[in-house]
Amino acid sequence: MYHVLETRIRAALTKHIRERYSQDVTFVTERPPRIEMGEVATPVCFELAKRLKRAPRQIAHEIAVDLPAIDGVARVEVAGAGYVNFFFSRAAFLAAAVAGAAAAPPVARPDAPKCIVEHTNINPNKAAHIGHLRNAALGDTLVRLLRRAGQRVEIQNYIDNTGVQVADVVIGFIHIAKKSPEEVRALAAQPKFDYFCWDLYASVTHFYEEDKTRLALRGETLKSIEEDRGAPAEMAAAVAPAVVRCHLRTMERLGIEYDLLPRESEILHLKFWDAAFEHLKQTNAIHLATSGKNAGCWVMRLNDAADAADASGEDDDAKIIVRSNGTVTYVGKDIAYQLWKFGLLGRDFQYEKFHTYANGHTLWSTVSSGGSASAPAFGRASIVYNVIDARQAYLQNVVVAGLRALGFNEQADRSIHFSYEIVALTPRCAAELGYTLSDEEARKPYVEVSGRKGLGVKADDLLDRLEAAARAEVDQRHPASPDNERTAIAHTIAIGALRYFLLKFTRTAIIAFDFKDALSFEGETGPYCQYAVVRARNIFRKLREQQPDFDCASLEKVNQEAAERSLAAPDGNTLWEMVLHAGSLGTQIEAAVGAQEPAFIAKYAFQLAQSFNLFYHHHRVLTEEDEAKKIFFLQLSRLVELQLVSALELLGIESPEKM
RNA sequence: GCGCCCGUAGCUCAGCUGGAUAGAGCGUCUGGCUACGAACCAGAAGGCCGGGAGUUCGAAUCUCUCCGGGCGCACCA
Repeated sequence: MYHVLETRIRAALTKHIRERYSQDVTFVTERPPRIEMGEVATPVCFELAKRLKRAPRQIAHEIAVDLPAIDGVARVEVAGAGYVNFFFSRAAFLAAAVAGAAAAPPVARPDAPKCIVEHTNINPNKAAHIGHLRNAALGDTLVRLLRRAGQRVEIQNYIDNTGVQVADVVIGFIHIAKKSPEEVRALAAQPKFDYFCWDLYASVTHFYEEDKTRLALRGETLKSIEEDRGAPAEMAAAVAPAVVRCHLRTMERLGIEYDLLPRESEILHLKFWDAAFEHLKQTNAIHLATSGKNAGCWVMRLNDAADAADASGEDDDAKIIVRSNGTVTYVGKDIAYQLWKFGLLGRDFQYEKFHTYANGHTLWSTVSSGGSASAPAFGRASIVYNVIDARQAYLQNVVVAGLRALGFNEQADRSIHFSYEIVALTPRCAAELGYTLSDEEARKPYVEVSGRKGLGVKADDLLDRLEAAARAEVDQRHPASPDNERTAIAHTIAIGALRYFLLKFTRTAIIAFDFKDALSFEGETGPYCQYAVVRARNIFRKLREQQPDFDCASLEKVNQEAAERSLAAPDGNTLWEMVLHAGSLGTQIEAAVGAQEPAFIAKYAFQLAQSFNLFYHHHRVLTEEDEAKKIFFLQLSRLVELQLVSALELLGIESPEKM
């Protein structure tokens, strides 16, 4: 609602300034620092003052007087040295906000342009850890935001089932655990197989450290996995899908689902790279280096080619795409894959069903042959978001440069690296996990999570601890509730705490993980927000006990006179701030999508919850004797409840009925 | 060496398309429960917004520079 009025004001002001002063100015509108100063303000007169060589306050005064009436705006005032402040019609705003909250959110048309969001992307050789959780929570929230903004979204979780990480754990099975393919298959059927692999993977690191010559095993193993032959390939085929299923279960606990698992093995078998290689050669996007350190490699220039072209083999800024032995690098494959996402490769996967979620939603996987005829049309997106941590920025830039070199500038512009900083451990947390820090590590502010070293907080362990902690709280508060109900509430709270914790930081902040903060249910946390919803819902539950025929739909019509009276300044300012905030979710979503920053929504939810808690503390709704006022309070409670539930939903956080 | 990110209260972080008196949570201290449940609320203490210069009517926000920290720049993925 807020952005509707803001837009209206900007349009009216632009028109007025053009007609009255013959000036075309671009200006900002902002929230004044205090509510008594109105809801929208603009410093545009400072700019006009310069151009017209007149005092800003004088111009502001003229505008305040002469500006034609704007629907929804009660009055316009001059403030400070020349600000123009707009005051909303409070009751009208409330009425619009209540109507807006009750309306269903927009749904994307089936023919709308499609976005692909790729996230999670965990190597299928070990259990998921907190770093992966940040990726998945951000990716999933981005999906929810885009969908709310009316976009059609396809969710992909890329599976590198043929890479060195899988090869390493296969080496662990053969040379450390001494298992046969049959034994590995049996183990893979066990529920905590990802945990088994976690430990095994860490011991493979020691295995290499003990004897560096053992690294030779990696090349052979990798080759047989890629070519799909022998015991290593058989084991990889058992390990990778089993670990993927573990990851899917973990993510399902968090309410995260996917549409497609594109797999590295199909990219290899269907020779995606060969198709991309032809494109790249034909367009001269890459060339064969004949001399210098890169002799024999196909390389791509990253800088503007002008000065590099004259060089006699000195391609310092070139990125190797094909090695001198003829094999393609990771970036090369990634260029091919990115082309496929946009439908530019000229090749496609086949697909088969991989999993069906509890809600009936199907997750598909790529296959190289014998795919299902009923598979949806994957890929061919108009925008691609790759949720990948900030350390891979350079490689993501190379991929985009590859698209550009091929002449796909539009697609390059629509290739978005949704970048975020890593989750690290505080030294205290690492110690708590039984890890002994080196002197160098002890001096640092945090320690990087490392699957290779087996250092990290496993996602399921953290979830278990959160659920146990939440369960203890629920047991204390609701000892009479049935066991399964308490478990369900504890789960909802645990997920709320975890997702909020991962999303409240902006993407550029490194999260220094600490159990104390992550396990907190107080202050700026998910449960705090959930609790505000529960409080609002308790009011309505109690009310229904008194009036069984009460229906929330009856609150959708606002009595504007009564509302205006209650919201009138100065007494109503605090209430009005809550209403204003509740009616600003649309603005927040716009900002969050524009900046690609889910943390904005987390902040919004917390502030709205805070504002409601304050209201709740100051006003007894059900015992209010003035009937009109009571209805007004109920309307406020309902409005906040709906908006808060809606905001939390964007964060993937459910709002329980009680807690 | 080049590139990117970060430096704001004791701690963890918001605020950065320039704007009015710099915010929140945690922690510390002091208060508030007969329940629309305190997973809450109120109050107090705590800041040369890393340093310096510049642009501007106006800078935490933009530019430059220096300092401090992190990451990236492989014929690894």
